[in-house]
Amino acid sequence: MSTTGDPKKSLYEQLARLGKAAASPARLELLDLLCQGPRTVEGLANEAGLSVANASQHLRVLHGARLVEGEKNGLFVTYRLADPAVGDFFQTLRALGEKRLAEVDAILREFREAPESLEAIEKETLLNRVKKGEIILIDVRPAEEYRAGHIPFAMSVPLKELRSHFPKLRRRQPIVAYCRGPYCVLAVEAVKQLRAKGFRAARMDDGIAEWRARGLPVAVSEVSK
Amino acid sequence: MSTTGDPKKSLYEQLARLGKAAASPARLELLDLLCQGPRTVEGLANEAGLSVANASQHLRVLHGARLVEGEKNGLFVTYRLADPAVGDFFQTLRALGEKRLAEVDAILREFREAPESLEAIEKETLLNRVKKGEIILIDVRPAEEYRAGHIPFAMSVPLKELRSHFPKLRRRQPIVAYCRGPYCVLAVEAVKQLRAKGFRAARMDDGIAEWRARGLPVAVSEVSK
DNA sequence: AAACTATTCAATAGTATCCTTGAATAGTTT
DNA sequence: AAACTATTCAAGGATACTATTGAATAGTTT
Repeated sequence: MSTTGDPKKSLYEQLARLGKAAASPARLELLDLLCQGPRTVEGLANEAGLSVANASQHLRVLHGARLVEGEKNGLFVTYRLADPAVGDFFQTLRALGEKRLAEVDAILREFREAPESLEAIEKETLLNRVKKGEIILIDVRPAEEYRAGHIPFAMSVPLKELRSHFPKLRRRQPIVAYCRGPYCVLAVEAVKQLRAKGFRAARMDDGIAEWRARGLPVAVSEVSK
Repeated sequence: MSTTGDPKKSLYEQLARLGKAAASPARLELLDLLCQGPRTVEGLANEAGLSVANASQHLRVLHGARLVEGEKNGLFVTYRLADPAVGDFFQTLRALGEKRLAEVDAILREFREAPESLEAIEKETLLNRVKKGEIILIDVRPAEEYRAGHIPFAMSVPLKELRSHFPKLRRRQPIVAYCRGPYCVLAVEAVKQLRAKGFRAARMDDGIAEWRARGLPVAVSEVSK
């Protein structure tokens, strides 16, 4: 048995279980997606570009490391992070990557210096201005993710439905879009489309995970099923 | 080339480099040791119970993930953490393990409920009482680690030299011992020995890394070489 | 320069991980 | 109950990782 050996050794063995869970790009992508909110296996597989069987297998590994939990609802199994601390861990991993791996920095620049140059928004004042109605804050992720958690006062405008909202928007009113976080292209694309139509749009590169990590409030709209 | 592919994919690939580095018990132990301060390859190999070649190989992997850096001084190569953020990452990993893995919790209990039951010391008041001289705070790690960073007002009493300090100590004066952190046995052993001799000894389970993580001051005694 | 030392390199065998494929399970709908 | 669906399980070959061994490198001492 492993617990009968040197306790010090077996401790590192246990911690290595977490490291191993984080040792695969596919699993990290799944974790990132799950940081946005619960999802079914098929949903995760599609978004991460994995076969369903493969995604299921990776999820089982993550479950083995106690990082995610699955709950069977009828025909579907919905996975979610087992603990908010898992999100913190992922954030720390990402922060470390940004700080230490030049490659990550290069990839991020590729994102951020995308087509239109994207202004950074001051998060401190953002929420107040949104409250006052000076700024419209839109959440361009799929509605499902919006429901699982979003920034207060943000309205849900999934990227796919963005065009249908154009008539409602005033051209002079500043719009700020956000999505899953710094690596997500949804808000980049939304800003591009809005600007193309003459709107004053900017992107906030933080997602829900970053927002929560700052200790800022997160709203949830639970729908009775 | 990996950078020519989907940037999103390659991002997770890069982050997985960090996960892979943390996927081996041996490397985690090396990281833990390096959180205490710089060390040579041989020193690390001895303390972790690895062959020198094996330790060197693992260090090369850690270096490949930009987590540690080595500097050649004459015949020796001294490794250190590449960035304090690496320490944060390790702390987060450990915290996650404590929170999510029942096995880690069990191992920790095995440590803490060791021979003598060890009182928890209130860290808030500890430093003040040490300043006033009410408590003697001893650092029972090797002198080398003490020099690399220690709690202010602590005196260096490596476990091996503990016996030689007995005559200097008063039997009534409370002694608090600390070492590398919650998983390290040095302070446990020190307290055992002190109590066996009739001293009033307790263990603080925080080490330098935890201390620093709380934002508390750390002293360094740099010796000209 | 020769002997010695700390570290790294290179090759190897054993083991674990990864993704794919096809079948099995559990639950739903018809 | 039969057909269907989402998920998991099981087996396989390809690949990667780990620890060991012995040799090579770089620097020191004699």
